[in-house]
Amino acid sequence: MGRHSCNVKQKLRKGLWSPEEDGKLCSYITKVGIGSWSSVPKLAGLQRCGKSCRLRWMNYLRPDLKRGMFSQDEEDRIISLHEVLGNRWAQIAAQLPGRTDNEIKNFWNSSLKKKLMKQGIDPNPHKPLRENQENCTNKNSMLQIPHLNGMDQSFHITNRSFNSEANGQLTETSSEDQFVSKQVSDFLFNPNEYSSELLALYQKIVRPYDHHQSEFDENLSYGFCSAKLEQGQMTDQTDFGSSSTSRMSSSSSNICSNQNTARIRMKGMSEHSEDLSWDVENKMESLFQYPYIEIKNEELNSCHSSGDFMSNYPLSSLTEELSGANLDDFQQI
DNA sequence: AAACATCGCAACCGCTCCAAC
DNA sequence: CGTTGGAGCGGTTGCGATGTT
Repeated sequence: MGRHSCNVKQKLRKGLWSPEEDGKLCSYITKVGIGSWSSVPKLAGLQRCGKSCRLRWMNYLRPDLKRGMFSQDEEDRIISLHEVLGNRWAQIAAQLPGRTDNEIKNFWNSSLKKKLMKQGIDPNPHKPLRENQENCTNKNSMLQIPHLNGMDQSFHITNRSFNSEANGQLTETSSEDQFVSKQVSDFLFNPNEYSSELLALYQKIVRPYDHHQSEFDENLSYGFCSAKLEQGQMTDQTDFGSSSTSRMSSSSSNICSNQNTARIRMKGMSEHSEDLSWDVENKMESLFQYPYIEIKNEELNSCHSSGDFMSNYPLSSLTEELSGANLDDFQQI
């Protein structure tokens, strides 16, 4: 919908703008003002698409643009805004008069990111690198627990899958009937509305792990995952891990940077093992506006586990599965 | 001095959102 | 209510400038 590329139309110029073109665009906007960008090229006598004109004006020709190096103050503001907003460059630019989103994005990618890395700070979660690496590599075994909002919930622990029914009972399902035609990601986008459900799920599944933490391999962590599934096939999957220390521990730095892939690293996999990857929904980033996982985990630390899950599925068997898990276990999911 | 590598920035591409129809 | 098209956004690419070997 609404997808149209400038290059679809013929005889349109691309590439760098000439001074003549700049002059035409400038004088047109100055005279007429900003209206419909799609009609600008024709009215201004330019062989460009409206989109290109808009970009040129916004990023280069606008009279209120600030030029030159970023000041220390601007740099600090970008860093702190990025910590809160992530890669929402337009929103960041709105806080920095005279700077464009493109300019800030370029500055971030070419300079600030490296600067932070040099200071030992991971530019995406804005956390010390060492701490982040611990989350990413040491606590590297993840359970994946797709959450289904509806009568049934099902989740997956390595190569086993379970149903959590409305009455709270957990039953193991065969691998054949797992993940059938459900959309499960909506709760991610409305976390406040689903907090009680999520809490319940954690109490059933995650809390038992916390409770017996001392019996676990310290490197063991659990992950939490939601997936959108359609027609019996996973079409989209998103994960965000949580560790025993209640920090987000997604092994993926990508997820923090809002890129379209997330990666998991399994316990026992070497540093150089091939990573699994899958697409994540862009909308996931909205979730990270909330310190949701962290808060909920802290709450959970003071909760009592139900024990039902534990009696049905002894930890020993689960840890066995986890420690023996291999890449194939995840590829089945 | 030439070849190659790296960097930084401008521009493009593909997508989502949303209003108009 | 579905479709269309414009606006805007973020990720990516291409290319000139600069640095290195």
